[in-house]
Amino acid sequence: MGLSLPQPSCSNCRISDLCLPYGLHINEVEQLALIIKNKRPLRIDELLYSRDTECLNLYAVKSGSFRGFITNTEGVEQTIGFYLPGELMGLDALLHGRFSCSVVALETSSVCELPLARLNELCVELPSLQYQMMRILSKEITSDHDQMLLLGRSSAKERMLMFLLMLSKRYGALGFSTTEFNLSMRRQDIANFLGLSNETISRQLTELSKAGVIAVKQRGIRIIDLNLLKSIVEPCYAHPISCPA
Amino acid sequence: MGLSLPQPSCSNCRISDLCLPYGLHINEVEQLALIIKNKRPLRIDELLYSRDTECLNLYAVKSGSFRGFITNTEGVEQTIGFYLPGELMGLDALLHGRFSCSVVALETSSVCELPLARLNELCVELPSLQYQMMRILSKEITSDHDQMLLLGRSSAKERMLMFLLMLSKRYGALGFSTTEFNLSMRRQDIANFLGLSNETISRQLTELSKAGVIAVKQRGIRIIDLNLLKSIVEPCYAHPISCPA
DNA sequence: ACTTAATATTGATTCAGATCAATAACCTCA
DNA sequence: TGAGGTTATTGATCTGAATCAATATTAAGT
Repeated sequence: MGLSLPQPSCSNCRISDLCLPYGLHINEVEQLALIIKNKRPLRIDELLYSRDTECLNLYAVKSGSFRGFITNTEGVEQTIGFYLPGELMGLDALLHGRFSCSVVALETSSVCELPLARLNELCVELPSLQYQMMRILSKEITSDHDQMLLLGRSSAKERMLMFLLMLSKRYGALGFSTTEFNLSMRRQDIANFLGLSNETISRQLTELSKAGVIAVKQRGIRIIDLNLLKSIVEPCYAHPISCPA
Repeated sequence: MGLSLPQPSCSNCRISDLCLPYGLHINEVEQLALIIKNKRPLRIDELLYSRDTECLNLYAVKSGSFRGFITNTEGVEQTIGFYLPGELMGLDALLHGRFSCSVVALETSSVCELPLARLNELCVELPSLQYQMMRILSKEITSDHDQMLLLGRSSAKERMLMFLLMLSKRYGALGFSTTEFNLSMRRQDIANFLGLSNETISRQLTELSKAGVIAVKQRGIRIIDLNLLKSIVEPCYAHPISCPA
C-alpha cells in the first residue's frame, strides 16, 4: 500500500497567480483544486510523458523544472522549451489527445496533475477557467513565435543573451532574483534549445564573462550588468530616440 | 452609402470542416454564422492587422492567403507562418487582447470576421465550439513546434523540402492538387519563413529541378515525384525496416 | 578519498549558407 | 510596345558557427 499524497490546495499555493487559477474567484479556485491530484516528485532525467502517448492529464509545474522536446524521424532532437513553476505542460495534446512532444525533469521536480476530462467539464461550468485556458494557450503561441524569430534570424551572441534575459524575467516573475540564478539545464540542452552547438554556448558564456556582462560558475549565473545585457540584445532600450517603434 | 455585404453562411461554406465549425451540430453552426461578418476582400500586400493594435476580431481565411510576421526591436522581420483558407488568424492576441504579430495578404484574399466578444460569449454557450477553439489553438502550438525543429536543426535542403511537403499537404486538405500548385508568396517570404536567404531558396529550387524532383516555373511548382521528395525529407518512410521508431 | 563517467572548456579546421555583385526574367502601365 | 521597377537566378567570396579533437573540471559511486 503506497503512501497517499495530500489533496492539493490551490488557494494556499504560492504561485497560483502565475498558474491556472489566475483570474478565478476563490470558490472557483476551490472547485479547480478538487480535481487536481498530486504526483510523487520526479527525479532528474525522469520522463513525465512522451510523444504519441495518450494524454489523460495536463500537468502544471509545482517545483523544479522540465524540458520539452520533439524528435524528427532520424532521431534528431529539438528542445522546444523549458518549464518553470506555474507553467502548464501538455497543451499540444489538446488537438488529437496525444502528446506531440516529450517532457523530462531537469532536476527533482513535482507537478500537479490535471485530469483532462474533468478539466474540460469544469471549463464548461466556469467561463473564467475557460478564458484562462485560452490565455495560456495563446501565451504559448506568442512565446513560440518569439522563439522562431530567435532561431530564424539571430546570431549566437543574441541567442545567448536572449536566453539569459528570458530566464531572468521568468525567475523574477516567480519572486526569485533576476540577476543571480542556477541553470537547471546542461549546456547541451541550452545549445539544443537555441539551435547551436554546446561548444558555441561555452564560448559565448566565456566571452560574456570576459566582457564583464555576466559571471559564470558552472551552472551558476550572475548577471553583473542587466541593463548592459538588455542594451546588447535590445538596442532600442538603450537608444530610445533613434527607434520610433 | 457603401455596399452591404451578404451575411455569411457557414453551412454552405465549402471549407467549414477545415474551419471553426468543425465538430459542431448544424444548429450550432448556424448560431456561429450569425456572429460572423464578411469584410471586403483585401488586395495584395494589404495589411489585415498589425502588431500591438487592439484585437476586436479574429479572422478566418475564406479565400486567398496571408503571411504572418513579427519584427524585433531592430526591425528584423521573421515570417511566422502562412495562412490558407479555413485557418484562423489572431489567436496570439487572446493573451493580452492585442495582436502580437502582423498579417498581410499575399494575393487578393477574403476573410470572415469573428467579433471576439461575441465569440467568447458563444463559447460559454456551446461547449463544442469551446473544444474546437482549444483544438485549433493546440494545433497552432504543435505546428509552431515543428517549425522550431526545422529552424533549429535542419539543412537548407531539408527546409526547402519540408516547406514544399507542408504546402502539398495543406493544399491537398483543401481539395486541391498535392503535386501542382502556385506559390502565393515571394521567394523572399519563403526565405524569411525558413530562416534562409532568398538566394539559397533559388539555389535549392534549381537543384531540386535538376535532380528531377520538382519542376519550377516562377511561382508554379509541380512535384514530379512526391514519394521521392518525402523519402529525402523523411528517410524512414523509404526504409521502414531500418527505423524502429 | 579514489576511480570512472559525465560535463564543460578551449583550440584548430572545415563548411554551409550569407553576403556581395551582376544579370535575367517578368510584370505593370503609360 | 517598350521603359522602369520588381522579383528571381546565378556566380564569387567571405564568415559564423559546426565539427573534430584534446583537455579540464565536476559529480557520483565504491
